[in-house]
Amino acid sequence: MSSVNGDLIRDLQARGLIAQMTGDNTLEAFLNEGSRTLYCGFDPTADSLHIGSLVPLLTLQRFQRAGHAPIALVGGATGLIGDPSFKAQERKLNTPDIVANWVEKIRAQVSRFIDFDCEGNPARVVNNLDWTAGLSVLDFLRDVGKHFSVNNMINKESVKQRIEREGEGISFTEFTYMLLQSFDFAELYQNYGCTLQIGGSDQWGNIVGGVDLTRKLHGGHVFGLTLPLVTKADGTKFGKTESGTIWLDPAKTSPYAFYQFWLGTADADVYKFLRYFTFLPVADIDEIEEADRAAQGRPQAQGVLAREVTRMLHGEDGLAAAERITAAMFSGSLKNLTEADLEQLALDGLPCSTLDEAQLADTPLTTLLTECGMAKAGREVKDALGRNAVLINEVAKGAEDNMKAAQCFAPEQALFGRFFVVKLGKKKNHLFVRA
RNA sequence: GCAGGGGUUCCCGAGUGGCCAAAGGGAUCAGACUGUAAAUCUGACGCGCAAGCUUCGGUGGUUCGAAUCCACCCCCCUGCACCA
Repeated sequence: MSSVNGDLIRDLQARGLIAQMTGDNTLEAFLNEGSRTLYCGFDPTADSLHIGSLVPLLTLQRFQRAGHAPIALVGGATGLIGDPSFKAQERKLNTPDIVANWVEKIRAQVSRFIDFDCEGNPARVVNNLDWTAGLSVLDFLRDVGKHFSVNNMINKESVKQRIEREGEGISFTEFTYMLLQSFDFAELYQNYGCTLQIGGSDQWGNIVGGVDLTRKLHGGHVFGLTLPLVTKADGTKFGKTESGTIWLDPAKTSPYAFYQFWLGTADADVYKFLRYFTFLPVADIDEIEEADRAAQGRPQAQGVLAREVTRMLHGEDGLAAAERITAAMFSGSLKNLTEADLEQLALDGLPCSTLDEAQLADTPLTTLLTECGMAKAGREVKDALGRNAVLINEVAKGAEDNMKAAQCFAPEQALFGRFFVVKLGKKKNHLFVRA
């Protein structure tokens, strides 16, 4: 089994995807010797993963493409405890049935990124609850806990702020998280010959714990590799927008919203993100960057990024839907849309509502546009109205129209007798359909 | 349990009897400029179209008037003690 691609580590390095490695650079040689088994854990802290998990998921895939066998671990056990790493506050515990429900959703999500039928190095999904649920406290304390030094643990950077910071503390429960995760690695080593754990750079402490424990428990020499935390040049948090977190679940973040998120990437970040989030060869990305630099005006990189990532997560159909809406909303005029086009937009994921004509007379636009989710408060709509930033079928509405919803949405103004495309500001679009 | 320090609008953080819907910063929204970018500038930023309504851990009280004073309670943090 030596059909591995020896350029993997170098490619990861070129993409800036390696934050830290254990083993003084012996990992590369270790990987080149043959197909290895590696794992990455995903804790169920919500009913879906978000784009923060995309880098590790894609990295698992990169390893598989290079001939190694990935294991995606879903943290049915660790999710019950809560990882304190670099968290400012203790987390509230979720009930076991909620976590169990999330586990199943996340299991399905991670499964889409790895190939279970891959000849020679098939992927697997495991749940750490399977080997911890039946473990007795005494056994755990004796067999695992004994190998950990509290002196060592409290010096970990990942829990330092919780221990030192005034006004916060850390419970024994969260403090123990590292032992559980370390035990996972030792178990996977024992049962699947897993010799590498990858994770975000915030996982370094936990990963090293697992490397040590595996050696102490089984005498195994295993490795750890961490991926960089995704940051933005302007310092704001990656993965959040006005409407909240960008989820991987299309029911929570539509392919259109997902596509738009990537399209809005700042120039200062976009080439880095191309390296992180796509499988495009680094050389190709460099070419795009050079071409953009040479050209005046709008770069092509954001478009490439949005297409690549959306296609990867939501498939050709999801991408096509996202592009259809984008084309309709951001270029050309609405006049070019056919009735079938408008019907398709709603199916494609353009936010859509039904108009209740009976209530239009005494419903202010502020209420109408807030309730449909375009704005968080009437104030935003009012502000937009005051600046002529609300367009209904391309007609600007002003503050004086606020109480004239019935006129704004008059049947004779509708496209094909029933559609209204409302724009609030430059980027928010919503389709209203007469009942 | 004792002592000390805290709980303010999304976050940080001012405010210690009226001028407070509550400084300042961040985040966020809209406008201008642009490239659905960044930077910059402008406006908004508890809720409400409005009249107005509801906030400063909770409940009562003092007062013409309280985020600010008093009482009790809840929660968090830091020490100490108890359990040994």
